[in-house]
Amino acid sequence: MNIESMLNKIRKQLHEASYKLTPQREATVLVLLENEKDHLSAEEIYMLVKQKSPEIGLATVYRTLEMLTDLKVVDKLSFNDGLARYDLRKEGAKHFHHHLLCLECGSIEEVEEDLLLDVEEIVEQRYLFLVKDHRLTFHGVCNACQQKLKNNQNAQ
Amino acid sequence: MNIESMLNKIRKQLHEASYKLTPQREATVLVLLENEKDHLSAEEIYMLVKQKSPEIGLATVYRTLEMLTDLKVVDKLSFNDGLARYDLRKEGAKHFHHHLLCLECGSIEEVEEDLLLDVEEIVEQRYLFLVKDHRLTFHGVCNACQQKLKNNQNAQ
DNA sequence: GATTAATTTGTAATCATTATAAATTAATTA
DNA sequence: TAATTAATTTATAATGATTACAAATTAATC
Repeated sequence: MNIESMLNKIRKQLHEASYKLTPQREATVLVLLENEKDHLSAEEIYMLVKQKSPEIGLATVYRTLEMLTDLKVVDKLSFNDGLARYDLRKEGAKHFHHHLLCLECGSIEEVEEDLLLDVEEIVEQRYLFLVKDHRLTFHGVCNACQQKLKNNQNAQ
Repeated sequence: MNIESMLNKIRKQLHEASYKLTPQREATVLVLLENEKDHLSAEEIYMLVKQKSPEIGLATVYRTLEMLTDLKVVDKLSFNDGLARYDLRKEGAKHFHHHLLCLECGSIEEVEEDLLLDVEEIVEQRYLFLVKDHRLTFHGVCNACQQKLKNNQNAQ
């Protein structure tokens, strides 16, 4: 799906939720759609939008991200580093993607496939909890860092 | 396992990591062990410790929690509400427990059993990522809120 | 095009957390 | 047991992310 049609779809969502379609909001959404990187902070997104629309304010970016979170266009993530990050929810995805957080280098890799369908069923049945969504992050060592660590061991 | 023996075990861990065993640290650990509630914030823990040891400072509680996180005595959690929460890691548990976060009432229930052993294996094999730990939170509607919602519907 | 309520801007305020400097103290050693 | 020393604590200031505010602007509607 191309960017223009995704933008149109989000425009429609805004309209249906009776949000106004302002240039600032469009610019922010466009940055999110065009940027291939995920889990950017509000500040980082602000910087990117500012390149195209220098007059935009940081508070507007925060408000827009909050609105997009409500609309489930983006997912707001909190790791343990004290600032929120935002991921564009993938086309048609019911859930967030999962994350692989490397404890060595801090990199964050994404897992697109939903690995939790069975687990959700267990939770619903065993805990009588109606699951709407989930967040799953694995903490560990990414492949690159595993190699590095191995090389360091050999070098000693 | 009783509180005294758990406290002793933690004392030993502190000693082995060459942390000093101060009354403030003991008091904080004791509050965590005695309190049946989990996912308390630093501020809440501070209030509880202050009842027993009124002279303790907030910064000390923060530092102690950081130390206990490093020692994996507690797990630091970040939901999307802008303040960290701390869970005592259960005796012998390799992993965190999972959380069920109710979108209606905000309650947080715990799931002790590890539901992700298979999933971890998939991640290790398919993504060549060495899994050390994980964090899993389900977002949805708890049983109590499901009942309430149902009653409200009937009432209308 | 006029109206109106929503939105934006820049900035101040807030809140959680961390840093600092001086005073205290746990652990070690004589 | 007392002296030593580096770690720790305290109160408070500083920081950084996020939110609130008031005045100015503007998108959507009629």
